[in-house]
Amino acid sequence: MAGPMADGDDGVCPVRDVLDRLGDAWSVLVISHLEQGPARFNALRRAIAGISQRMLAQTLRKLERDGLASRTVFPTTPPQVEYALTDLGRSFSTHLAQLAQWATHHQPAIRASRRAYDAAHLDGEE
Amino acid sequence: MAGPMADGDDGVCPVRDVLDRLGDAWSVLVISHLEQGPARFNALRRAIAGISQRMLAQTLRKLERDGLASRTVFPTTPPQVEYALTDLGRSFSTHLAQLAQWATHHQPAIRASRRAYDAAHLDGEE
DNA sequence: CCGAATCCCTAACGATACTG
DNA sequence: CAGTATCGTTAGGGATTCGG
Repeated sequence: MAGPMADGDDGVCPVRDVLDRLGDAWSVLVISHLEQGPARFNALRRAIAGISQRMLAQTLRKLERDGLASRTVFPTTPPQVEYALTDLGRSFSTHLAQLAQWATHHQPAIRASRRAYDAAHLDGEE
Repeated sequence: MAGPMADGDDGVCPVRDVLDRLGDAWSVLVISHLEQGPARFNALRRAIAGISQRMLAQTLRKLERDGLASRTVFPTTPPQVEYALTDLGRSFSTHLAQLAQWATHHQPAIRASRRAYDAAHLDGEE
């Protein structure tokens, strides 16, 4: 088990569910791309450099299950599957944008703190 | 490699650094507890049920390195070490609280979506 | 084209024991 | 009291292959 309140994947703690999506890099990237409009599976695959089909499928399923993204199948040949953000997903991405702004704004402070910390901890190393 | 922009732990992507702290359950819990005031190592250990000393030490080091928490050593016997949130840490916890509120507010929708999804996907199982 | 199933390997975590 | 070091286990993710 990964944490103190983990229980399968369902939320014993509702906050953790949301935070886990933020902590998942692929989920964030998929949401970011869907923010620009609906997209098909392989379009997302090409757009998100480095993602494996396994992770993309898995991520999309999680987003769909949580109601953040929708999955629409067009019964054509070959089959087309289109993914899009739901209203909930767009609400979520709003907060994601706020966090991105905060992160960008405070990045200098964080990087400075890391340099200071790393510099102060060269006692026993190398 | 864990993601498309992973490069050790230092931020190639500043957003990911912040998101990773949110995704880390222990970091969130430690910050939540420090929000109520400074605390010593073993006090945090007792307060956060289920955390191991290894994870607590590791989490505190990451928070300190990123400038979210401060570490103050009192040269007494036995030694006292007090941890507290910095201004940056308090700013961070503000956003954490907002996310918690969002999560709580939308929890019913998420849980409903999950039930619907799970119900629709009993095709081949059990 | 969309996705699931398998294999394998790494990194994360808990438990334990030890140091200042 | 406040940590670090080592060990064993396990879950997550990439590569590949097969099905609808």
